[in-house]
Amino acid sequence: MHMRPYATALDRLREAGLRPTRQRVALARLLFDGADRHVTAEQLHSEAETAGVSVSLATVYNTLHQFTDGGLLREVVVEAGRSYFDTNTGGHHHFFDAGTGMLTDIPGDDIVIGDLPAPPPGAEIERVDLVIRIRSR
Amino acid sequence: MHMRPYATALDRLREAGLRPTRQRVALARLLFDGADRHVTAEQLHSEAETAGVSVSLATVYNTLHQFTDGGLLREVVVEAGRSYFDTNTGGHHHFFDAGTGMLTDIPGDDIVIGDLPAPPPGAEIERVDLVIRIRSR
DNA sequence: GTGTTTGCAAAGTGTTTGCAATTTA
DNA sequence: TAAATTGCAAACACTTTGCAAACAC
Repeated sequence: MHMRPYATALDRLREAGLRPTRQRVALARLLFDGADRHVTAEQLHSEAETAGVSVSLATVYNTLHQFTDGGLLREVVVEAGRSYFDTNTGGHHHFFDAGTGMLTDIPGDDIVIGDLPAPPPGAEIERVDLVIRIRSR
Repeated sequence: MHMRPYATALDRLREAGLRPTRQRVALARLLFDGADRHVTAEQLHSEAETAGVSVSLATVYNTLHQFTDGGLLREVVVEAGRSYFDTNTGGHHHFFDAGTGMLTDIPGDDIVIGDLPAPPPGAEIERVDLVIRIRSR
């Protein structure tokens, strides 16, 4: 079954109100064609290079943030000094293996979280991140 | 009621198997005398300066990691590019306000988390971090 | 004394920024 | 052609490291 990757990538960019430049389209394809994934800027940059797409690292960073601001990606912080970007923007959780740096999705309804405590006065809850830190032997 | 801060700081160092040097004792007092707290290396460094204790930033970093390795502190990752250290090493959760950088404890039993999914084969669960991201208006 | 710890300055890592050149609509 | 985007290189924030001097036992 064909996924119509070209249309998908373009649709995503339109969704976020971003001009479909060569670089953005290429990165969007790498990110959104296929299963959900987690990438760091460095990873995506070298993937692009490997795929024969010339993009500067600065543009990869800019693009990842634009995609995040546009709701196409979600930034996941699990390690100080490194940002992961997740193509799954729905409510879900993560396994994180600090040894391998590998991040794995856990569907939102696989973990039941009870009532949340009220946030401090004047604050509203933006989102809840649950990370299960694992170690492989 | 007196807290015997001197003994406490020294006890903690012994607990972690660390020599009670001037710097370590001073930092331990700043960290452990009083209520639980969250600090960054920079924060603790400037607190030490203010308290008239001369410690280099490198030593603050080293000490925070030694304390963490010794089980006296717990490292909390909520923001890429910055590490927080928590004097509360028991099971609990956090509110995090990205606007102010403020981290607040939530007692462990204030949130009920249902059964955890099994970790990937060959991996074991090390700990579970739940962060409620809030935004103040 | 002997091994540990400290502090400095330098190096490192991941990320952001300023700005001229290029591209898009 | 007017506005948005890119890429480079420099700047950044935070953290770690190498090593000689100072310290603890």
